[in-house]
Amino acid sequence: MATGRNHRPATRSRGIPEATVARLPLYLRALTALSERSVPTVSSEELAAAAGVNSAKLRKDFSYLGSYGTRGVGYDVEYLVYQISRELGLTQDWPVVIVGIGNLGAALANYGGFASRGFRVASLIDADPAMTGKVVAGIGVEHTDRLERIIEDNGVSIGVIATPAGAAQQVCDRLVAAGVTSILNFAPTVLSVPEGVDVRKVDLSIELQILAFHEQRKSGELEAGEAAGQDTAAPAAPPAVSVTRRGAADAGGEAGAGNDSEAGPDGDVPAVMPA
Amino acid sequence: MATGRNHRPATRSRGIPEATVARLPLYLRALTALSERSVPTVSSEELAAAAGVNSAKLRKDFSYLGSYGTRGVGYDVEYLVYQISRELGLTQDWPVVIVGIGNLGAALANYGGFASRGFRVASLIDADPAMTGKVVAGIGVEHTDRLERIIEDNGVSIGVIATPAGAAQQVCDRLVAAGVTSILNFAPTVLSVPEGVDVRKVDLSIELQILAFHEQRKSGELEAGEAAGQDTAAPAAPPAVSVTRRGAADAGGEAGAGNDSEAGPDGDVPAVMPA
DNA sequence: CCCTGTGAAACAATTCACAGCA
DNA sequence: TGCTGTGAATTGTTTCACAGGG
Repeated sequence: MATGRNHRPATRSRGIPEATVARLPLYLRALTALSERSVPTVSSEELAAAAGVNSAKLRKDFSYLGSYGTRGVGYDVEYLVYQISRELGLTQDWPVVIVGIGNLGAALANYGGFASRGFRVASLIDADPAMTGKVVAGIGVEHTDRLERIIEDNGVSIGVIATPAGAAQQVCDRLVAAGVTSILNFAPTVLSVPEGVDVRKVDLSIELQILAFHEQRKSGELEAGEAAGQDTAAPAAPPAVSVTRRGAADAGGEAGAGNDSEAGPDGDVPAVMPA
Repeated sequence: MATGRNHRPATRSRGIPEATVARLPLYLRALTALSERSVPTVSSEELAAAAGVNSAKLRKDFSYLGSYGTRGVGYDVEYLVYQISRELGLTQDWPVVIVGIGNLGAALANYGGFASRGFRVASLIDADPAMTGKVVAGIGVEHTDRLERIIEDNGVSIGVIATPAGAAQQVCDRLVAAGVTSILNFAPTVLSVPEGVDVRKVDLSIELQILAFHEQRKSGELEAGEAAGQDTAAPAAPPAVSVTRRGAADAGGEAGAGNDSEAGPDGDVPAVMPA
């Protein structure tokens, strides 16, 4: 999606798969908990269980970082915490700005996980003059007019967009122009950014829709099988909308790990059917 | 999630890849926007651009649903909206409960995307007696004591957890026991659920950490390292494989799961060395 | 022609299974 | 002996490229 093709051939042992990167924070959280309980070492099996993945995957993931374990023993908790933190770039301070201090923006500002681990909310920005000056999560909200100044003065490279969908692209453009190169977007819209800028999206409604998809299958297990062979035409699909909800029932289902998130509906739509 | 073995019978045409399912909401959003502008048909190229994916992927995705397009023309917007909605199970009503009405829970309750598209907030639940009776997003908050009753009375099968990490598993257990089979978890913790229950996680801090990882590389490339084309450190990981990074880049997205739990800033990790 | 639908190729992630070191 | 680290096999996803209908 966003980012195009940065990164040159370089790469050495630095070929960490994206899927692995996405799991490192998980391992880190589990390790942090162990660290707090002063557990000195942990096996791939134990750590995997705590992180909710299987051990083979965890070992493979760690193998991309290097050989940080000890055969026959396991991994040194403190050491791993440090290595993963470093790999994720959490040993340095990342000032972030949150734009759009509505319900969600305020929730984000108050979110403990944001403050911990290297991220520091440098500023809260909102376009509503009525918000300016209000204090949220101990930080005074500033007006959008000062966005560029704030980004530059604080050396912010990560921005969080929690505005309504309609304002997101515009805010995004300003953030990028001011120097932000990584954006976490909560607005239900697709942002277009220049090459070199990373965008990650989190969309609440998409996750629900994915759940609904699986949920629907669980209940609708009585469905008749389609005819064998590939049925080509399925033009006039009868709107079978009267599925009755029931509880229980199990149908193998296990959510995979997370997935892409994004988008979100705005208005509502009529389920019209064309001829 | 100890035992993973999930796998559906892989019915005839019902073998929609998970990656495709995760994109359907995206297409739906784009289509909805087109529908509102009364655009009658759209080509895979246009729709793909609007959804932020490439056209080949979109066509492949749609091919799993059936042949809903017209060669030489494109797709009928209204028809596709209907088909995707149906596939996602959005043509039926999904009552959901949100547990944990703090900042985030309130934000979710107010989130428009929730209400639209088949999801209806049946109830807001919080453990704090002080919250009981308060009205959030037009809905009165109810006490946790009534959780089971609410689930059953409303036939709720989807629950959203927005409680602190410490309460999440307990809430999850009660939801499941009461009949909920799909959970959207915002708490930074790994939930364990019985087979047949789907869990999707959204973790704000994980996304930031992934961004930090990429961000770190961007700056690192310009400054150090690149000069010699080599990277630093790399403990003892023998390269072995010289990954030749081609153009691509960007992270697809894959979200992880909960993360971060603690509050106390454990200060910066000390570089403890094992060995 | 234009644009969909789809086999086949390329690529990525996961899982298996076991060699080998502490 | 126990557990890591990793090739190899497997499974899943994306991209290519083109056949074929409108």
